[in-house]
Amino acid sequence: MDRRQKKTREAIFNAFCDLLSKKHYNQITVGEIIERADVGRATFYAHFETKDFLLKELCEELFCHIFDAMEEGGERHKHIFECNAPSSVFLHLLQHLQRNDRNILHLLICENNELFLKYFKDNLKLLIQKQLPRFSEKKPSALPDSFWINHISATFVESVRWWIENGMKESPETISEYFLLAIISRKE
Amino acid sequence: MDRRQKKTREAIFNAFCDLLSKKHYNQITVGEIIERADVGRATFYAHFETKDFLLKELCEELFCHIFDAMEEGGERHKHIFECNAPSSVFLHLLQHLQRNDRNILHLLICENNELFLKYFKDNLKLLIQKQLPRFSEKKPSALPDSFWINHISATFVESVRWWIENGMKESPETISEYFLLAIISRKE
DNA sequence: ACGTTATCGAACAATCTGTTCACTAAAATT
DNA sequence: AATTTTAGTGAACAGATTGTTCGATAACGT
Repeated sequence: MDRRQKKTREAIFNAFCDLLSKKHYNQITVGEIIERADVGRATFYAHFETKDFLLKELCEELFCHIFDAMEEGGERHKHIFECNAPSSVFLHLLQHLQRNDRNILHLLICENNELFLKYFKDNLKLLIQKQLPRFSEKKPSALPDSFWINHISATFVESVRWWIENGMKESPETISEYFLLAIISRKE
Repeated sequence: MDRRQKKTREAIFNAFCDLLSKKHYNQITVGEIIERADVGRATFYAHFETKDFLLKELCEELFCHIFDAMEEGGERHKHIFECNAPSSVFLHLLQHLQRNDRNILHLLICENNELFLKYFKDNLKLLIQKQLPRFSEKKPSALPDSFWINHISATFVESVRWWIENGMKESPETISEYFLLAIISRKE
């Protein structure tokens, strides 16, 4: 890819992220983005059909990056439901988030986190689906697969949302434990 | 409230709902709303500061209506975790939804259901918080209260979302059972 | 050095927003 | 029934936003 393209694409992404951390998506204009990115109007539209597409591509870059890195690691990860395994997939994800690659935290902490958490959840569902057998063991038999998958990924995303909204004071290990407790273990 | 005010307010809500069932919130203009509601431009802005406020007030009307009706019934409802009780609060909620008061299903089925489910979840959290002692019994002791409340309400909303997205073929009783299975019981 | 390609910048029509105002119709008050 | 108060109308308005166009310029890859 042309070096210029990469640069403007980055500039636009950065400007967009900055703005997203300050105001709501609906209130951000293309004019603001290009001004902050210091990029011509025509250039913006040469890269992104609309603001919605910009958001979509940003999310794809953010999450595909994490999830791809995850799959490379692939079978190195211990079984997801071995709660004491220090490197389950979910813990790994939480560590990724905390490490704050690409300033992803700005986006997860700001008012607009719903948008990102939605993309997050969708990617997570794909990941879980690929490893379905691993997850089926603990599934109450009356539940349909798709319900169970949705439940697991939604619970994880909600754990992350809770973590963020409470200031991310807990360690990834703690959140991972909370998540597993919510999904699996239960008082009698 | 003035009869005229009520009428235009209704007309605007109805027009807005119609549009929401057809196109995404972001793509709906005030012009379209007032045309369909057959209401003057100035009138719209006399009622709602912006389109965002219109959405907010619509959601409040929809969910406050359901949840208020719920609280009147109050102590008639059996304990939430008596899975076999035919009229737990959650089952009651599901029945409300299926009954389709005010055409709420249009809004829950369409592309924009995230918006409504968000309001739904927020109201649900308030409801659960009020009855916190009931819910604490089954909570794994390591989990913070706020995490547990968030988990329960999010799981319920996700159950509803799953129900809707799969065509609402199941009965409210079945969904209620799925929800309780996800929250409580577990294979060993 | 070459042809190709991205960006610029300015201008553009089209649309949308939110406000204003003088006028009319409906409600409430007396 | 007459009067005052309130809500709605319709049109017009400035200002902002969108998405497109085009010739000129500079950077790119080879």
